[in-house]
Amino acid sequence: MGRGKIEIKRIENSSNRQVTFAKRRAGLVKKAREIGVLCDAEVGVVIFSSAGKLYDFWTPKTTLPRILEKYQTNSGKILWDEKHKSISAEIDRVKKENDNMQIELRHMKGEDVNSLQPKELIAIEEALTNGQTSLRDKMMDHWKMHRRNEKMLEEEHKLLALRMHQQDVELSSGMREMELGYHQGRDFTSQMPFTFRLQPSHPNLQEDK
Amino acid sequence: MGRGKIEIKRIENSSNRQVTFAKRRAGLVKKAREIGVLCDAEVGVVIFSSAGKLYDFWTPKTTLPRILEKYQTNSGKILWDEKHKSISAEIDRVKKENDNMQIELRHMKGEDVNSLQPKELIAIEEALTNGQTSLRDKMMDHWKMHRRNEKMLEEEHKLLALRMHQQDVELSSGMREMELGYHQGRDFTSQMPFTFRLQPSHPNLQEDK
DNA sequence: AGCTATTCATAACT
DNA sequence: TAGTTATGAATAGCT
Repeated sequence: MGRGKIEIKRIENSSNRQVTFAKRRAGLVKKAREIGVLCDAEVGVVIFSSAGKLYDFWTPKTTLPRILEKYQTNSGKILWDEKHKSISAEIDRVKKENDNMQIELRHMKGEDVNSLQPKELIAIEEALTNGQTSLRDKMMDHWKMHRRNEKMLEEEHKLLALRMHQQDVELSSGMREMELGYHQGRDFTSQMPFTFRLQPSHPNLQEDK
Repeated sequence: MGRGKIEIKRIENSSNRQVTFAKRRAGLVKKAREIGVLCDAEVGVVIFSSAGKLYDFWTPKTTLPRILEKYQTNSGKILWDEKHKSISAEIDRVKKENDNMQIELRHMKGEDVNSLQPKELIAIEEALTNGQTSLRDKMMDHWKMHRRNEKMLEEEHKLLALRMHQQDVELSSGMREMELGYHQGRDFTSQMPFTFRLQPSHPNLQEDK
């Protein structure tokens, strides 16, 4: 049906092929639509061009999932069931793992232990003891570090207090010199660094606010 | 394209409709095959008759799952993904649960505790202690029951021994009467219940074999 | 992208 | 239900 008969084999001329694809694709979809209307059928057409582009047609009211559903029940074909199977298997595996851990966890918390045999009880008890040992070690580490930090802070504080005292002494002697008339009229204290005025600056050393 | 032009609307005459369906279906599939060959395309046609019967065509080498795969990646359409979304969500949820339990379990076994804060350490330690308490209670139950069973067995054994002794005494006196000529020639011991022959019958009381 | 000569698909008929 | 054919539709090659 054209200016000449053609053999049904791959069109080698690429642009010819592309034109023919577009024309015949339109024709195919039109035919699909027509048989759907005329014969009250559900029709789906899926076409991938050689370039991989997708074109499809579905009779109205026909969603692809619906077609697939029908397809699956009508044909014995496997379809995506395979995938479904593997994912189901995985969920089962994970759930089982989950259950086992839950049981172990409950046992370690001393729950549901009525059904356990003495041997099992002993094993769990041992695990608990081991865990406790590790934890207590770790807690001891924390404690030691805390003590060390505390000590260091204390030392630092002492050192600071000492320094302040020394500064105090030096300043006092300086002041005394001032009072003896070395300078006249200027308020020296306002030029002092704030820290040296011997006000408690550490938050913990302030009573309130 | 026939003896007369037709309107594209449902053919009311049922047998006409069926004939047209068969003819056009064949035509559609032929066209699909042709475009597949001519244009090097992948084509799929799915047709359900109004009676629900399935007819389909796929270009060679094209399996439905493969088409679906392509369909899914090419079109943004949801497809069976909807169904899988829920199951995927579940698997994620379960896996997460799994991870959490695994962490908790490891912590209770004293593993991976370096990153824990003292507060957390204390909580876990407490859980371990609680578990231990429950377990030791349970072990104590077992122990008590075991002791009780042992005691009962012992009592039973004593009672049995006593009875045997009594039987022994009675039999001895009976035998003595026999020896005095009361009966003649029959081996009385072979008629005795086996237990009364004062052989150790309890497995634990036998030295070997 | 449009045109048209030609082939093809098929509606009505047998 | 299957085959025939007149006719409209689809489209190959051309512009």
